[in-house]
Parts: sequence; C-alpha cells; structure tokens
Amino acid sequence: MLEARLQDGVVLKKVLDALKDLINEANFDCNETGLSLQAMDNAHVALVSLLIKAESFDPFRCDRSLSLGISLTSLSKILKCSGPSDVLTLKASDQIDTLHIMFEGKDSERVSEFDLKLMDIDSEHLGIPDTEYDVCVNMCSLEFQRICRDLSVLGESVTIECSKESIKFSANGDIGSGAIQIKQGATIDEKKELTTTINVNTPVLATYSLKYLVNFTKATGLSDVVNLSISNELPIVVEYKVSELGYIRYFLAPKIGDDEE
Amino acid sequence: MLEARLQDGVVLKKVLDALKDLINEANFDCNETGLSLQAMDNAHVALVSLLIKAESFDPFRCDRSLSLGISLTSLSKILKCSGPSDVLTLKASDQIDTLHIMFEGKDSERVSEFDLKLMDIDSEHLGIPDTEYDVCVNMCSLEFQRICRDLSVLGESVTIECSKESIKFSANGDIGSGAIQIKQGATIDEKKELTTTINVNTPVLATYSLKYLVNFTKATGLSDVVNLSISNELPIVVEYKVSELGYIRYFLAPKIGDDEE
DNA sequence: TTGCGTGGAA
DNA sequence: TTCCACGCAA
Repeated sequence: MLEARLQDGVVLKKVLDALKDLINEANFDCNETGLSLQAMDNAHVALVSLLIKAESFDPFRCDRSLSLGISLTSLSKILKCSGPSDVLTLKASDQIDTLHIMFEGKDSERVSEFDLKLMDIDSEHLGIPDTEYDVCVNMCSLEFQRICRDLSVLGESVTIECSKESIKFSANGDIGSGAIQIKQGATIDEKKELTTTINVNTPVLATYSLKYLVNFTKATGLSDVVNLSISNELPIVVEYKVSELGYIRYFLAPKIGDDEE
Repeated sequence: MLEARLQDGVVLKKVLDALKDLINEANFDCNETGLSLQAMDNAHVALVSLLIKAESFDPFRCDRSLSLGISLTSLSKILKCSGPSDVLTLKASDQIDTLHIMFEGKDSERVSEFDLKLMDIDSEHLGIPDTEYDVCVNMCSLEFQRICRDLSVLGESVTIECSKESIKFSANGDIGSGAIQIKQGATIDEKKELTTTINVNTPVLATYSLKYLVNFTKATGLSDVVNLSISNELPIVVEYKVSELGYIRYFLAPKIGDDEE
C-alpha cells in the first residue's frame, strides 16, 4: 500500500515532462526509500534513473514494496489536469490495479480524482555501478540546455572536451561548425549556485548524440543546476535535482569511432 | 434596412469565434429587438441560440425585420481584419444582398469596409420552450472550460452529477478515470461573481458529449461566468452573457443508455 | 491575449 | 494536398 502526498504537485508534472518523450511506459518502484524508476528509453539507447525520496512527501507511507507499471504518456496527461498550486496525492494498493491520483486546490473546494490503469511491464533492472568519474561539472541548467539546442542546429553530435580550466562543447555539420567554451568559475547573474564548477581527475574528450542531450534537457525546469559526470570510457551522466532530495539522471554512452555519424 | 454600430467591436469577433466551429452558415435575424440567431450545429446535434439586444448597439436602427443568410466562416475571417479597439458598424438593406461591415479605428483615422455576400439558407426555427430546470449552476467560465478540456483526455463523455452541496464532473476511458468536484460556494480569486453557486430543485445525473461541451467553451472569452441549466430529461443549456444584455446559449441533449460510447 | 507552427482530418 | 483546429510561445 502506497500513500504519498506532495505539497508541491507541480514537481511531479515536471518530472513527467522530463520522462515522457524518452520513455512511454515504465515501472515505478515504491518502497520505504521513496519512489524510483529505472528504464531504458524507447530506442534502448539511453538510461534514465529517477529517485524521489520519501522525505519529499508528507506523509509518505509504503509498508510493502510495490512496482507500478505506468504509461508515462497517460500519467502525464492526467497530471496536466492539475492546477499550478494543487496538492497532489498518490495512492495505490496491492490488490487494485490502478493508481489513484488526487489534486486538491486551496481549501479543498475543488478536488479532482483520477484512476490510472496500471500495466504489466517487463523491467530490466540494470544495476548502475557507482563509479568515480574523470570529470564532474556543475553548471547552470538553462545554459546547458541552450548550448545543446544551439549546437543541434549544426550537427547530430557534440564533442565535449573538459580540462581543469574549462569545458568546451563543439559540433560541426554541413552548414559549418561551432564551439562554446565555458571557463571554470564562470558565473551567471552572480548567483553562486549557478557558477560553473569543474572537478577534474583526468581530462576528457568524448562525443555524444545531441538529439538525446537535447531530450535530457526537458528536465531543465526541475532545477537551476545540472551536473555532468563524464569519463572517457563510460556513459555521461546528466543529473538534475528533483525536489531537493531526489534526482533524475540520464545516462548516454559516447559515440565511438566514426564521428561523422 | 439595418444599421447597427457596436462600440466594442471585439465582442462580435468573439461571438463568431464561439459560433464558427459549430455552425458554418446561419441566418441572422434582425428586428427592433436586436440581432438573433438560432441554428443547429453542422451535425444537427446541438442547438445554438444567440441574442445581441438592440441596446448593445448605438445607434441601432432596424425598421423592418431582415433575415441575413451569412457564412459564419467568412464573416469570422472578415472580423479578424478589425483591430482590437475598432468600432464596428453593420449595414444591410432590403434590396442589396450583401452585408456591409465597417471598422473604424480611433478618430476614424483608419476605416476598413467590407461587403459580405449573403446567402439563402433554409432556416428551421425551433421554438425553445422556456422551461424550469432541475439545477442551475453559476460558475467561473474558465474553470468550466478547464474541466471539460481536462476530462476530454480520458474519454468521450462526461457525467455531471449535481446536488445541493456540489457539482461533480466525471469521465472514464481506456487510460483510467477521473472526477472533479466543486463545492457550492467555492471561490476563485475571491471575486464573488466567480463563486460557484448551485440552485437545486431536484438533483441531476446526466451524461454529455465532451466534444460538444469543449466546443461550447469557445465562448469563454465572452464572459467570466457560465450558467449551466440541467435537467435529467432535457438538453443541458450552457449560457454565456454577451455584451451585458445578450447571450449565447448552447443546447445539448444528454446521452442516453449506452454510456460506453 | 494574439500570432505562429505543428498535427490531424477531410 | 489543403484546410482547420489545437497547443505553445511571445
């Protein structure tokens, strides 16, 4: 049995916006830790890992682990029916194959309730090794989104080159080429959490599909900040904080060899 | 001979937006009372009744009754050529088979004139009995629009259940089900005219096509408030005030039996 | 609130 | 292929 009440319901709306274009359906795993989801995208190229910790909810009750097979498309549609300041409550029981979703406006003068049919979804629980990465970059999420979007005009791939001094994004294609370089310590609006911070063990140089990175930046609304964890031989991790305590992480393997593709 | 000058020309623009998706062509009846229109929608399912009282215009002159067969699609296109604060004048004579439409900007520095060809349209003047309804609900038009749009994600039909305490809209379909309940007296923004007010003679429970209701809410821009008149056995009436003195009313029969459709 | 661009239907 | 309607952005 799950009961989880989220004061700021809009967070879940944003989470679904950040998932639904990549993944049509997935299992939400509920246990005492909170809600989590791990799934490959529809094309089985990228991996998405979501965690919303129990502490994000109040109350949060989940006495037994539950795996809820959810059509993210449908859940997203239902969440769009909530108002911008609604309180959201999720309920599920072991017996019933629906997820109950409730939105309450102020003073509960307006209450909307929905039941989403659950599905059986094969889950392929990929363990993600908790690795040390060659480089960790903390930067303004809007700026990262802008860079990916801008470079996608030029080509299909972006090459990320990162040293202690700076991170450089570059792309090239038929119409030309472009590169955007941000120095360690660069600030935006003088907000210090938006400072670009680069931690380097080993410099990296790797190439990724821009289409996927642009897709990952659908999560930009969730956090002002994005964290990039990069190694030469491992998938890049693009992480956004969710609701202070949780996260959504996207994993994408670098392109190898043939950099024209 | 008709001559009618509307200070706030944008009202007629909105009226046409509220009509044109439902009805392609109809007769505008002009007499000393004002302008009125009654027509079934293209699919002959819903009935629309429009009245703009003579007092809405200044001046309003109509010495003899006229029935103007108008392509609402075309009239809407012409009205889109007016500016947001233009004064609008309609003129028609008994002899000429065109409607003359004039837009004047402030100080008449800009005058646009159009002539719309009139058409012969068979009119089927359905008398609408002035009935007492089981339930009358007054609510925020934007909220009603939102509810209809939201529920249309789930299914084709909405069931409206209304008692003294509250009005409940519910729908269900392949992806699940949902219900939105608003209590008598619920307020929006503390504006008192937007308070949900429910007057009940007999509680009602009836089901309607969401596609049509969503279409009716095209009139939302005309008024902050919508009035629903509902009876178990009669078509629902969805009414928006037009220009203080007039109205646009939509009539839609409930679905009967087969509630799966 | 209006205009633009995209997606769906005829 | 064209037109219309809807959703998103300015």
